[in-house]
Amino acid sequence: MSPLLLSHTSHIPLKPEAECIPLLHKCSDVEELKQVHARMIKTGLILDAIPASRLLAALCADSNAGSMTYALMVFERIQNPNTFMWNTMIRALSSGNNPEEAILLYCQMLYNAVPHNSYTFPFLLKACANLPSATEETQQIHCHIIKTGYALEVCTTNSLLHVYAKSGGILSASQLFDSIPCRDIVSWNSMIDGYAKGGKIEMARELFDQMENKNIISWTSMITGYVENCLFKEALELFRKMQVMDIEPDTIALASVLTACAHVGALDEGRWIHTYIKKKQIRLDLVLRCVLVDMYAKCGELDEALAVFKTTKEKNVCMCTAMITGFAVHGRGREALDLFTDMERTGIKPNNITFTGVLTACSYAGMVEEGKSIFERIEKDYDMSPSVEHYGCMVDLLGRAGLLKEAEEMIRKMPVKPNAAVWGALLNACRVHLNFELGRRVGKILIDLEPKQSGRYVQLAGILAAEGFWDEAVVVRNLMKEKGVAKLPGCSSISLGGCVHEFVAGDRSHPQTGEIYLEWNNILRRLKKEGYAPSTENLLLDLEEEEKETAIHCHSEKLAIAFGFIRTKPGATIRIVKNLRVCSDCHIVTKLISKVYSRKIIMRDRNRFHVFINGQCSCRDCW
DNA sequence: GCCTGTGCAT
Repeated sequence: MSPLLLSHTSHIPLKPEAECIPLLHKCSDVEELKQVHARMIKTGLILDAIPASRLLAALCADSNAGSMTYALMVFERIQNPNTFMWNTMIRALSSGNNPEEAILLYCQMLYNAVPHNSYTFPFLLKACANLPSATEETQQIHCHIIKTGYALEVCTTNSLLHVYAKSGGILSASQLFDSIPCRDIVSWNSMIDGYAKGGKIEMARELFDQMENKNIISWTSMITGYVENCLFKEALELFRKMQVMDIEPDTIALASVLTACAHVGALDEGRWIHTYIKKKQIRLDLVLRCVLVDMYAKCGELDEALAVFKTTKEKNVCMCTAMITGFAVHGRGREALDLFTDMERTGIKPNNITFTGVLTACSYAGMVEEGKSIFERIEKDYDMSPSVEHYGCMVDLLGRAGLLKEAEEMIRKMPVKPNAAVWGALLNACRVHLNFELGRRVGKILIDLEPKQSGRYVQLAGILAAEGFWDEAVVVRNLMKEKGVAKLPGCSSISLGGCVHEFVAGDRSHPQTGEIYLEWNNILRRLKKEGYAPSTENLLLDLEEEEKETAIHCHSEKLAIAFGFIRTKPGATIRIVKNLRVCSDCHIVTKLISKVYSRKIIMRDRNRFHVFINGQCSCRDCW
């Protein structure tokens, strides 16, 4: 018997209620609650509605903690449970692992003709919100709400609005929104969130701008909406506006903004937020720590990511995964694997994303055997089936290592249909290992699969050109034009003094453009003296008529580096973020610059980091 | 008679 109860069983209580109710609050697990339950049966207290409700509520406190079965059993044995008790059960089931059970229980409640009260629908609708698809159920409940007259209650209507907005029924949501007589700030916020999550970001902004009284949730919903729609700059802009208006961000708002920083590589801004958190003594909860780790890692500051990670006592999957992914994109495979082992030892169960991180780490670090072994363990030790992403990682891992046959075999044996990412990994391997035959085949598959993706045409044309099949390369390029696919411009940014400067190839829009080109020519002269000869591997693509000025010596990363040279002191680290992969010529040039000028250059491309020091790159020339 | 609705992570 639990020590908690021992002291209470040795004497006969005078008032069972005075004894049991405070005890319920002291119980720390189901076993103790069961003992109090036993006591309540013995004393007859279980027949009182209030103590019985309290017991149910205690058992339901954490619906995922495993006491729900017992709670349901207790509930079933209560004769004529009141509305409060039904509500308690519905609420717990709604946020449990099987929300549909809440709906079933509600049906029983109807069958037993138990009256609703104003809490019933908000609890019940939470179940719909937590179900991936409960459109019909939601509509039926909507009818009940109207019939029972609860449509006039703002909490109930807002719950309904939230479900429609969250599950993609944005039209129903907006109709409902327009019809609510008692709309309040929650209605507006749910609507903004619904529009944003449904990809209608302009509609969200329109509502947001119309709102007279915004609260922190309105601002956060809008910022998060921008992040989810990959409009990171807009997210940061809105955050700045928030500050101008003296609106204090809370933990959730900051987490959202930090995510935006991570995506664009805005280290200064991210660091500023970290300082702000410390200054304002905002509690660093696990989510905030997790996004800080992610932000620092994605902004190239792996040591700072590690510092936040190490000072976190209670870690969870997300936290560990963020760190593992951080190690991965920095090419530090060994440390990623060690952390994974640590996770297993401490009983933190990895998930899909964790495995993607670990496999990526193995791939980028060339750890083929380790990667294979982890991949096998997904099924064997974790009873999970590898996802398309995991297969993509494996194809990348094998392909990078030059095992093209094995990579192709992997795709052939996949139980799930390979997607563009999987084929893309193989195509990249063909580029790295100069396998033109396979490259040509895979390139065509990819173009069929994703005819709107410019990168695929560019990559295939690049491979063909590198082998000297110029005519074929031009055909591919023309095909892209015929299909009206615009080439996604390569864009590099450098963040200096809290301001992000962006460059595209051949860019002349920067106010200091004259100086930038002058500086670049100086650098180029110096590099040529050191024996640099431009690599023409990717040149073809950029020498077509209208793109003449985008010849490789004007690639965006070079302009960004030149600008970095103008604006930083000699020897200072330069950080560049690029939206595409680095081209091989830029990679050679940057290595040389790092040596000739003794500069550390940290370049984040769309997949990973390249840290250039003294003529070497952390990617070991394989990316 | 105790319990309602909206925003954040890998």
